[in-house]
Amino acid sequence: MQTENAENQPSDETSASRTPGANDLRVARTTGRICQAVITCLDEVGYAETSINRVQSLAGVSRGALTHHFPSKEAMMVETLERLLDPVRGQPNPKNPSARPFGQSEGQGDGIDADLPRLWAKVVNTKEGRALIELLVAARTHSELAERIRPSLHAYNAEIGLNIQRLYSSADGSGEVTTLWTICRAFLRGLQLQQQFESDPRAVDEAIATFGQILAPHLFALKPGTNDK
Amino acid sequence: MQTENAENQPSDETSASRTPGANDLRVARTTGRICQAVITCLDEVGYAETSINRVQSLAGVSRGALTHHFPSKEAMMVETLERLLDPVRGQPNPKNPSARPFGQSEGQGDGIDADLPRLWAKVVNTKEGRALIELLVAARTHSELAERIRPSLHAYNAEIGLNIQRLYSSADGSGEVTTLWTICRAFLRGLQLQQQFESDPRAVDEAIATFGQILAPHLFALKPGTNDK
DNA sequence: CTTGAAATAGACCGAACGTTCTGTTTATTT
DNA sequence: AAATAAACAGAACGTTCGGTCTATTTCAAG
Repeated sequence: MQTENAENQPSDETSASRTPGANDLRVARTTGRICQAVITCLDEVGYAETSINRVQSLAGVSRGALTHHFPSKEAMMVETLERLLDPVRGQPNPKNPSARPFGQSEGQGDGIDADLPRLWAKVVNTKEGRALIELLVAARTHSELAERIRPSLHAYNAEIGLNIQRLYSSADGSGEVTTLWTICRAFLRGLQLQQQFESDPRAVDEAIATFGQILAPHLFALKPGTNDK
Repeated sequence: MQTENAENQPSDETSASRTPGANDLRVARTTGRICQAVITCLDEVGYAETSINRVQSLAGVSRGALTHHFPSKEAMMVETLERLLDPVRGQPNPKNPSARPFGQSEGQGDGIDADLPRLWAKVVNTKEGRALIELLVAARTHSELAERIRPSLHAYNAEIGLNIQRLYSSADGSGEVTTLWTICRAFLRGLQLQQQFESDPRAVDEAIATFGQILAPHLFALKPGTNDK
C-alpha cells in the first residue's frame, strides 16, 4: 500500500492469484479505519492536534499497524486526502464506499441557486468538507505536503470542471464556466471559514441564497433532468 | 498589559503621571516585536508551528519577557489578532502603526469591481491577511480561543459593515448590503485558501475580475470621492 | 541614593510529539 | 508441512512543546 506506483493498476495484485479477498480485506479494513479516524480528527480537533497517538487510539489500531501502512504522518494525510477526493473522480471507490463530495448525486444541475444550498449542506459543511479545508490550510505552509497533494487536487479540479461544463452553460459562451465554478468553490470554502463568527446565525443561509440569485443569470442549466451517466 | 480591562482607558496609565514614554516604550517595543513575529510565523509556518520558542527567537526577546507579557500562548494569539483587526476600527492604532486592513485608505468606493482587486492585494493576500485566516481556522477547533476572539471579530464585522453601507447602496434597497459584503469576504478568503492549487496561475485574477463584474450591478457606489472623515 | 515593582533573562519541568526499532502473529506460497 | 513475507503489536528513541520558576536588570518613585 505504501508503494504508490504498484497501486495504480489494481489488476497487478490480483492478476494471477485471482484472490481479491483474504488478507486484502484486513488491510482494507485497517487503512480504512485509520483514514476515517484521520477525517474525524481533522474535523474535530484540527490538523495540528491530529496526532498519530490520537488517530491510532480512535481507529482502534496499534502503533505498528499504523506505521506499517503509513511510514510517516505526511503519507497518512496524503492517503486521507485522496480518499476525500476519490468519490468524485473516475471509479467511484477503489477503497472506501462512503462520502461522495460532488459527483453525479449532488449538483444535478437544476439551477445553481438550487444546487448551491445542496453543495453547502452535503459537501462543504460536512465532516469531510471541513477535513479537506484543514488539509488545504495545512498544506499552505507545509511545502512537502502541498507537493504531494497537488496532483490529486489538480485532477479533482479538472474532473469537476468537466462535470460542471456538462451541467451548465455560461451566459457569455466562453470558457467562463470554469471561472464561475472557481468562484463558487472559493465562496463556499470561505463561508465555512467564517461561519462561526457571523453575528447573525441566519447570515450563512442568507449569503448562500443571495449568492445563488446573483449567479443564476450567468449560469444556464443544461438538461435539468439529465441522467446520461 | 495582560490585564485587558485596564487597557480600555489609555488615560489610566498616563492621566496623572503624564509620562507617555520611558519604560512604556520598552514594553511597547517588546510586545510589538512579539506580535509582529507571531504574524510572520503564522504566515510562513502556520498556527501549529508557531511555537513560543520560534516566536521568541524571531522576535529577539527572552522567554521571560514573552511569558511576562503573555501568560499563555493563547493570550499571545488573542493580542495578535486584535492588532490585526485594530487598524480598521475606532482609533487607528493604540499600539502598532502598521497594517491597515480596510479602513479609509482601502476600498474607497469607486465601484466594487475596482475595489475587489485592491482588497485582495492589500488586505487578504498579505502577510496579515494570511495570518488572520490561520487564526480563524485554528479557532474553529480551539473553543477557548474562539470565545476570546469572537467579540473582536464581531466588532470588526460590525464596524466594516458600517463603512460599507456608507460607500455602497444595494440595488434592492434593503439591508442586503451587509449580506453582499459577507459574500465578498467569504469569496476572498476562500480564494486565499485554494489559490496555490489552481492549475492556471491566471485563474485567481480572472476569478476576482469576473466576480467583480457580476457583483457590480448589485452594489451602487455612493459619492466616489467622499472624504467625510 | 535607596527602595520596590516591573521588565527581562534563561534554566528547568513533565508531557507529548513523530519516528525507529525489535518481536509476534497471520496469510500466502512452495 | 515448511518457508517466506507481509501485517500487526508495542516499547523506546531523541526532540520539542507550553508552562513554571528563580535570578538579574531596569525604571520610577521616595
